Amino acid sequence: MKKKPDKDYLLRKLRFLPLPLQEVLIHNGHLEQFPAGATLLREGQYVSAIPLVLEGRLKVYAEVEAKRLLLYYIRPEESCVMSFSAVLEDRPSSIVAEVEEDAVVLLLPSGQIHEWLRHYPMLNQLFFRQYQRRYTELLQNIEQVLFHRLPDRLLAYLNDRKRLTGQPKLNLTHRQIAEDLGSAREVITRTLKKLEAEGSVRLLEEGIEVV
Amino acid sequence: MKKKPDKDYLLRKLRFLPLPLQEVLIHNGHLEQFPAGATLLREGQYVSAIPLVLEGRLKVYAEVEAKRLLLYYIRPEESCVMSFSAVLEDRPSSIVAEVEEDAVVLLLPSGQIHEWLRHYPMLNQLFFRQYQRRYTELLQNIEQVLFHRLPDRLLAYLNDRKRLTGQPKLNLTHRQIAEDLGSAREVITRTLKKLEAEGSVRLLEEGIEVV
DNA sequence: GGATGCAGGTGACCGCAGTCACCACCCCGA
DNA sequence: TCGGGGTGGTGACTGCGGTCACCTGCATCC
Repeated sequence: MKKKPDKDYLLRKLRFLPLPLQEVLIHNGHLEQFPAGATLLREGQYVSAIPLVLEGRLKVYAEVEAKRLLLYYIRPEESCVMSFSAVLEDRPSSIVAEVEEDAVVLLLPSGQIHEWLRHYPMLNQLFFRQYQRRYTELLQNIEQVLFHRLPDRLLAYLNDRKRLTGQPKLNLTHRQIAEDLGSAREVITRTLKKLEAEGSVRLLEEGIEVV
Repeated sequence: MKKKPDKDYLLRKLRFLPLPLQEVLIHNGHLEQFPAGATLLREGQYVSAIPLVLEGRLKVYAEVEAKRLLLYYIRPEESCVMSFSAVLEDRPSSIVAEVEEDAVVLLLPSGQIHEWLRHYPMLNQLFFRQYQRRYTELLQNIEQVLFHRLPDRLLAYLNDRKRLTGQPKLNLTHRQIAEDLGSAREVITRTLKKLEAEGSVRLLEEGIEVV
């Protein structure tokens, strides 16, 4: 991970966009790095720039009365629809965005977004796609919460993590899992044990393994 | 409500859009009426046209294993983002759209949408706004489900209905409410009684009154 | 008339999961 | 070396709400 906002680097990372749009974003965007654990956006904050993730991974939460619920992850070539809509509607953010894996982010100044949207259909498409994806993710989430019991939800979550990190053994504390699922630590411990007894997971010292 | 696709009628109803876009939509759209109770879109169905509601009200559900959850309402000048994304992604619908109040709908053929999106920024904005609204609605919904007890959710639902219909006395069966909230009829009966005892609602013969 | 169906109403039961209290363990720093 | 912080683990309790069974009342239709 290089520090300098190298143009070649940016061109490489933005390959998925048409050339003229690449140029505009590189010219006007602001490249920044964030270490794991950093908070990009807090609840109630006004959004001055829309993040486009180039490397690493962000985690987006809804926060209600000190309780959290994991909404989605932002991976490279993706952006944050909540920031986007906060800009379009000129309203403060209602969510929290945290860095989960050291991230390189291109910050797009919110003032110019409207103009770009008019000129570059691809940018429209990008955000439509993002919205669509987030919406269906959220939908699946709510279906899980409403119609499925915790063991199912937990298993689905673990499978997601496995896909996301690419590692078979998940290094997560029970507390972390509980926070992501909006549950409690003891409950996760108990449910994990139950899943292990059923043979769906293995609880090793190196981490949790989904069978 | 007139039957003929009268151009004056359409122009009046589409006033909220810029003139050239109005013309295009009127030329290519297909005006249709649906009676209350009709189903516009079923789960798993492919979407051939995106509905733009001119009158009445649609109700959109997610359906999972015979259980339902109310997602949102579509009112005049609004559209259905789930149809929209089904078109963009060329995937079948995962939701159900029903007519709740006799509706007049302008059906926009999905094939031409892409082209229109390129030419009319206003159409982009329309759908972005829709996405944004639906997303935050869904978010509030999931927060309700996760972090609030049924009495709160029920009360929020009743207040929504009151705002939506404009009538102080709600004509809903307990079964309907239960379906919308993904709960059971007896539970709704019980909870309504509880709310009445607390003085938050009044259960009259003419309907439910939120205090 | 009886049959059927839908509305609301109610008591009993019970399972899931959230909460509390309290373990033991381990690592680290003072 | 002793504490303090973080882990995971467990038993007991509790309440919410989903389910079942069964009731009444009312409208409709043979």
